[in-house]
Amino acid sequence: MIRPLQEREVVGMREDPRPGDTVFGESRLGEPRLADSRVEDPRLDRRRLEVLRAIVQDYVSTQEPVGSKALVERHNLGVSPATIRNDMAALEEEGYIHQPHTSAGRVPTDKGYRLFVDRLSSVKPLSSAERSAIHAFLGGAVDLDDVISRTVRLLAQITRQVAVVQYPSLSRSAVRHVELVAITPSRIMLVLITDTGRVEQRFVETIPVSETTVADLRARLNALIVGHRLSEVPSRVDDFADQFPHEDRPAIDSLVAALLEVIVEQREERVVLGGTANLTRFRQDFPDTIGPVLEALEEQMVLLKLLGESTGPSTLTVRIGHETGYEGLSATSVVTSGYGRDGDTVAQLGVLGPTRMDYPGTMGAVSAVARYVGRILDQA
Amino acid sequence: MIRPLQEREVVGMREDPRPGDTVFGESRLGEPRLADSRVEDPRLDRRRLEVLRAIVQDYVSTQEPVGSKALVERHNLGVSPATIRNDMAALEEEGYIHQPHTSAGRVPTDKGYRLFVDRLSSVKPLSSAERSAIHAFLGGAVDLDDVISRTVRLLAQITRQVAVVQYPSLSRSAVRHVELVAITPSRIMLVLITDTGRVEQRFVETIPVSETTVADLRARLNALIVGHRLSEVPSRVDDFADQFPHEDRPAIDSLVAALLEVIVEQREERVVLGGTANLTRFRQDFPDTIGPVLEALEEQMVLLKLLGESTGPSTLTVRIGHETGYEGLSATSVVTSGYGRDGDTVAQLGVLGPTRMDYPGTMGAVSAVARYVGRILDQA
DNA sequence: ATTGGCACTCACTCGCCCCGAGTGCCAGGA
DNA sequence: TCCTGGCACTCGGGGCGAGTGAGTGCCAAT
Repeated sequence: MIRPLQEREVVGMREDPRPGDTVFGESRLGEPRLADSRVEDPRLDRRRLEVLRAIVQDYVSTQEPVGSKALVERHNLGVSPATIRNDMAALEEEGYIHQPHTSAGRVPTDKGYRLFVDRLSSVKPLSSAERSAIHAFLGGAVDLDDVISRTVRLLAQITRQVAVVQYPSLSRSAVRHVELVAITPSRIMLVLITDTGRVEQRFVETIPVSETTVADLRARLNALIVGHRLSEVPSRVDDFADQFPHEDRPAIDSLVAALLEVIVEQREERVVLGGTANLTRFRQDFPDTIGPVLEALEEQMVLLKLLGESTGPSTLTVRIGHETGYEGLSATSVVTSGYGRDGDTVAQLGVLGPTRMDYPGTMGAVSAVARYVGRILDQA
Repeated sequence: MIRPLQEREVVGMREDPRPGDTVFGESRLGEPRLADSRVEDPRLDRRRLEVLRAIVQDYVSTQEPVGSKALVERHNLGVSPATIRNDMAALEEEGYIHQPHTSAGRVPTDKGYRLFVDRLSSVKPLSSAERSAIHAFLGGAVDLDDVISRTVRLLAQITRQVAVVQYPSLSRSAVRHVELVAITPSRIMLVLITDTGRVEQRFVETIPVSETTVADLRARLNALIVGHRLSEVPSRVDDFADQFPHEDRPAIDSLVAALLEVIVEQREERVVLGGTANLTRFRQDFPDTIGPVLEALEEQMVLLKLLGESTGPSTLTVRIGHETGYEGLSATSVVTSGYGRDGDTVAQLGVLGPTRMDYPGTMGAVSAVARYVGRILDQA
């Protein structure tokens, strides 16, 4: 997913432009000039990419459109501003950068950021001080709720952006224990404990059942499903009631129904937010977008979509601007990573910020935090 | 707390200005002119208050400083603008209103809002449509978490402001049931269920104990504390271990310790937020304050302080601007109410918005929601 | 006590000009 | 073929000044 810039890759890419590849793609159709030039001098492409990288870096740090003169001053590119201007014109024609208005500097487009992330940057590792701070802070957590709430605060603080952490998904966890407690003869409390530390509980009203029946049920139910994935539970308990005498059936049916309900509960996909105050640091840049962004953040569904499909643990995903798929988030990017125990992804966490963010740093932080959270879960 | 404007009250207040009373107070010290004039014609005060009320109402709806001419046009005060100007000058001298700059209209001060809330307005009851919507929405909740999350969304939607709801306090709840479950001989799960519907759980590592001991413990523990306030639990379990044979003491001690820990757990004071996106509706007015406000909202401690000490259920509390006690919230007001079951306050809920808010409407909404939530808890 | 009249204040808007950063193009040189 | 210096052009933004109008405070009259 993340490849540092390497000469070999650039060359290879040039020689083998696969259709559909967004990187330096599309030139097949419309820009013969550039296509030709690339064949003739590899250095030209190199420099052009270097210019794009410089533009992204400068824009991210200054937050102002960057011009050709400033660029040669800040980076030793070894050519004159005029040359850079030519490169910029080409980059603009290909859609990687954009001019807010004539006589202004250039700003990267979503496509430009995409290229930057894919090819022109690498994940920046955290300093050892930061790593040990993460370790110390997360290590103090006492239970799952605490791990999650600490994580979200930590991410928000490190990246100074909005942090989003998803609770370990029930469906991807396994059953550690099921407990049945008869509060009264006709009121049973069902407690489900997963190997990711989640504890879900629910009351069940039934016809009265005896203590011994409850004990029997508890033993058989545990024997049946402990150690199995929650996703397998429905099929395993399918004919569970058949083992019991007829008069207990209604009670068992409602118990099983409650169990299944807990498992598919929509609340299973809980998401925790933190650092929304960081949004205001950007209001100078896009003052009109903070409203839509806050609205999107209040929608659990949107957040879940942003966190996206689970990928492998510690696989970083970056969604830039329109790639998020939401109108209101066209000026924001989302960096996410799966996290989990035993190399198994149980949920996602990530960070949301302006498209003009420090991608290498943010990616480094998200990836490091995801790794540590996974480690913490392993210990539990 | 909330008194509608009544002639009798105004007259009584005039005749008996208690020291320390903020309403129309302070004039004892510095404004003999006004003090005298009040004695001479009660109608004067009446109109002056009417002017203040009109200013607050107009300012809340237009969000712009209101001038004397506009005031006589929109309200039939029966006098000329010049007269109103005199009243305004007096009100300003007493600190109830304020002029952003010369040749601008007047804006209420915090003190002005305070007087408005205390004497010039009454809680506006919700429409029956709104009431039935609340009923339907809250009635669909399945458990405590759901009640809380629905409540916060509901409040945010009705008032179009930021909603804050506190979980029922553990210390003010009573024990409904304690369950001990031996997951393994040396690992016991402790589950505490309160009459407010909260379920707290915790694992305890002990020396191995037998099933029968656990059952015995469970029975005695329940007998000892069920029905009692959590705040009484510590003293009640103080010498609990004495009843048991010596070899079980270590296990019982760790169990009791875990129980106490659950009760005093700082997490007991959980607060849920909603509707932060509504903050952006005011950014035209105080664009610089939204940052500090978001920061304050992220601080659990600040929120808890804002929700404040418990008062009786359905007793409304209004904190205006600086009264919140936080620098960053000097332009916001907080309207809160206790809620609970059986007329017993178990927690607070409320709304946070700009000082220039619709107090009667907001107070009506908060009070209605608090009442309904209490009713829902009663049913559980 | 209230009112109409009057002079005064001052934020805000608009048009104007100027400045300078930044561009695109072109012709000459390596 | 690519790079470079030069040059004309564009245009956003800041600064300035006049005009406008809402709103005020004061005063003399009722």
